[in-house]
Amino acid sequence: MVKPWFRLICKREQLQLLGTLNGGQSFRWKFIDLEGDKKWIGVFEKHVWILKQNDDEISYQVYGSDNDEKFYNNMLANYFQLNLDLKQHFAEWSSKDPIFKKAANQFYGIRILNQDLVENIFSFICSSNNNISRITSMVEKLALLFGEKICDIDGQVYFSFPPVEALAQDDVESVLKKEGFGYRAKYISESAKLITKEGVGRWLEELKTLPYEESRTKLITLTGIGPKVSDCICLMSLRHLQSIPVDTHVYQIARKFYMHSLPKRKTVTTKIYKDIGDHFRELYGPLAGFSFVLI
DNA sequence: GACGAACCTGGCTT
DNA sequence: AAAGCCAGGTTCG
Repeated sequence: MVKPWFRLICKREQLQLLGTLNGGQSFRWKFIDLEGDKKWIGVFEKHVWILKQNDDEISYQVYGSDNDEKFYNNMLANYFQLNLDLKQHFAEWSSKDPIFKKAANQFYGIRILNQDLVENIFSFICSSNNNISRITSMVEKLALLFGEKICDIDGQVYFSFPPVEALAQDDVESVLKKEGFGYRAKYISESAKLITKEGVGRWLEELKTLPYEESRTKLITLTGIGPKVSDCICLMSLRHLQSIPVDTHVYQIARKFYMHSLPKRKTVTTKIYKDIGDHFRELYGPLAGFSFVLI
């Protein structure tokens, strides 16, 4: 059955799909360019989305349920956090920071996505000390092995991200080991089991109500989640926009352009981690994490 | 409590 | 060709 095309009014300067979907925030989007017909295909919230963009709007198709344009527009606006006026904040941060200003002139419309909490917990467990292409294939495998089929488009089957309960089954670790997940197989299995033991709904709902520092600490109780992964989840799934995930890249930039006295280390220590986060929170304010996409 | 080393895997570099 | 290096860090000692 052919799905209708819907439209979401949205200026390109407020949202640029390339930078937002291809920046390593989500691992579930693919860019397709068939003879100039450019589109993005991805999965979120148990739906498959096909997105196209021009200067004034996003046109899209949705697979997975039947609903009206208004309903889906809300889902998209929520996913992209379109309530936040990016242009206004970019102007503010540019006035405070000439380095940001320079970057903002070159890049625009890059936003922090508001992603599914469970998907991000397990996707970012996969991300540590790993490369984007393998992370992507691991997330796809999790969906394929333990998720549910959403639909079939042009011979390609799409799966939703599995619920915690599915990842807490007894054979998950051995299955993932066999699938090449390495030591992260155990992290995924153990984390899913811990959440399940405490009650999936209860654990997740409590996490959503906690303030930033406390939700950060609660996430770190899971195996395979440390400071950086925890901040990714806080920023991208719990809307704690003051959270600054300090990866090696951010550390290099911070040391080179912002904090020249930062010691040179192979890995980021706890103190360095905190100092960098505090520096940018001081510089950009409570939405500092949102500026992080350009750092 | 603060470091540094070890860590699965696969792709890319010597 | 085989070894070495590295990638959105975390865990372990």
